[in-house]
Amino acid sequence: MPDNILVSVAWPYANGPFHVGHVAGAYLPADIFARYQRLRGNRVLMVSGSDCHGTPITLAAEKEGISPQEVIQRYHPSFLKTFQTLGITFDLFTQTYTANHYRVTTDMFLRLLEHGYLIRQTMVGSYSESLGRFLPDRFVEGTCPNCGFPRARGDQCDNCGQLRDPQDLIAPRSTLDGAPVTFHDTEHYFIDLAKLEPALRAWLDGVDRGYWRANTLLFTRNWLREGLRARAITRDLEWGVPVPVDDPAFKDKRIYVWFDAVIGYFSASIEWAERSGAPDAWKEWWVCRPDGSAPARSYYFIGKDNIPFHTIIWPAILLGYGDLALPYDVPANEFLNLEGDKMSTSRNWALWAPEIEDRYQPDALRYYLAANAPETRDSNWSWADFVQRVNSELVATWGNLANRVLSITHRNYGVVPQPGDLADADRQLLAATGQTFQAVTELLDGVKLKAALTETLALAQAANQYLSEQEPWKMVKTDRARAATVLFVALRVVDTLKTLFSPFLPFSSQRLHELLGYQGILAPQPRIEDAIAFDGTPRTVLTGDYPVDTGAWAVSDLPPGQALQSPAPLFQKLDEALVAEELERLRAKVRA
RNA sequence: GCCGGUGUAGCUCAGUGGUUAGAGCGAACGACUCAUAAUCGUUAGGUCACUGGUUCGAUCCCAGUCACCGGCACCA
Repeated sequence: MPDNILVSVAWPYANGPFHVGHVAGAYLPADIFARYQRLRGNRVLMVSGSDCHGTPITLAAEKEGISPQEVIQRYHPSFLKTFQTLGITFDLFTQTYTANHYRVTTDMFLRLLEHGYLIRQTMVGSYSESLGRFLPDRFVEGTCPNCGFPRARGDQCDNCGQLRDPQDLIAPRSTLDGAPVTFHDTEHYFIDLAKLEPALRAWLDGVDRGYWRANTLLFTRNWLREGLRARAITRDLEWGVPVPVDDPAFKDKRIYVWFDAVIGYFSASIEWAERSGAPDAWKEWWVCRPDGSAPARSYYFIGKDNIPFHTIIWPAILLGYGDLALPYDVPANEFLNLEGDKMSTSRNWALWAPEIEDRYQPDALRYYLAANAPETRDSNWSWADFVQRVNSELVATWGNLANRVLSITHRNYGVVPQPGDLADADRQLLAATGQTFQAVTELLDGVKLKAALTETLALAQAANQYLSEQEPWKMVKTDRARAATVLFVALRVVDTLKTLFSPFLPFSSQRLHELLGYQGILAPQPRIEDAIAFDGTPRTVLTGDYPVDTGAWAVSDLPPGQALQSPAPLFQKLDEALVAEELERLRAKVRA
């Protein structure tokens, strides 16, 4: 009986391209997990989309003198390109600027209102006289009343560290244009988190969450320990989902971005179902059974900056709505640094995906990002390390193993050779293969992707060892039957390794699948399709058919006699000179 | 300032209250030559940030110090 698995991935702001940290922290881990689950025969729904609302989008639009829609149209396609190039297999990567999302968000809002979880409160907003609109506190600065620091931010003084409200600042002004800021009362809807807190605690404490990552759990508990307060979910903005109440006071307000963005997981699932011609199919991942149990396990792949939104606020929204499945796991990742320093968009210290995705093999990028993923703590992208690991691990240990075994076998036999009786060494390697397969399966189930990759590579090393000891290239001349047995064993291990590597390295695994004489798809790839945006204009989405082959995740049973294709290397070795070139490229961007 | 995290071999990272703390890469030496000069073996290399405490025993638990990082709620 296959399980239903929901793979939810953080919604990126459509105000700039991806950098490698986004890929390593969310999209690649999610794809590896989704590919593995599909191979196991489970029914996977993997969704995300571009976050089209929020201040960053509005600001980017104003800065360039274009509309928010044009900002989205600039970056959304770049996300799709990156996913297609790197082979990220979304069932649907859509956007929040769609009629469906507006409808679902409206429905969520009204249902929470009806259930009594939304309340109206008046707050003081920072208002820019020059722009004629309200500003987020972080766009307000002024002189600190405590230490006299002239550039204290609205929420905290960077000089003396004191926390405060923007109203306390002397001569408050907008960081956008330096114009004066005044303060006005403004009424908003708040989600009553205090009212939802008991249900939230019951959910969190109801089962042993020991399988959650320690950091996620700790973070969530600390947030909860402080107690929850109502949180505003509307804003004085003109860009976003309208507040669905019949009240002129809310005509110029919108639902705030963090509320509608998390709803995207749900709305995208509904959009996927409609697109695939089975409009109710989303229910199999979302609607709880009559006994209250979840119909699917849902995993949320996000960065650590997003933890409270996925372990507290989104669950609270779901609880307030009722009858929908809460997160099963939130495998949050830490951050990826670049050459030892934190990536920074403003300093242009970042490795942008569009700048490298076409210059390296996708599996080389996937390998390094997976092997070096920030699973338990911040990790680091270094070009020297990238070249070294790709060359020694991916090319030399794994690629060369596959190539050497295929080369000897193809030249001497042409097909998978018929084995004779197995020797101890043969049985030992095959036993180790079974053990590794089991271990990797358990690690992937627990979303321990790095450890799974390490285990897999260790099996490739064991296979290289076996070949060194058995020396089949000598035996083909002296004992052809024994050489056939050794190569048969080696091929089965390579075939198993192909399966174990395929969630991580889909392109080369598919190729190897064919070299080994199989037909069909082991590692499917996504495609781009047309769709319609909220305003009726054309847009694109990423989707795909990822047919489930229930026998695919298994130790090899490669049959003797299967014809092998003429082998060729799977991976390109990298020239060490490119380390200096890439470093120079990075430095040039910072100077510019 | 408050809360929290991290600090382990040259590099990137695992890990544990208990005999000699691990892996990969890098380094040195050797073997092999089927394979993209790839592979295999051997060796070298660490007061597990620092100080103190608990304990028969601490890299691991506790306290403090230093360094770096994150959160602190209209920032997602």
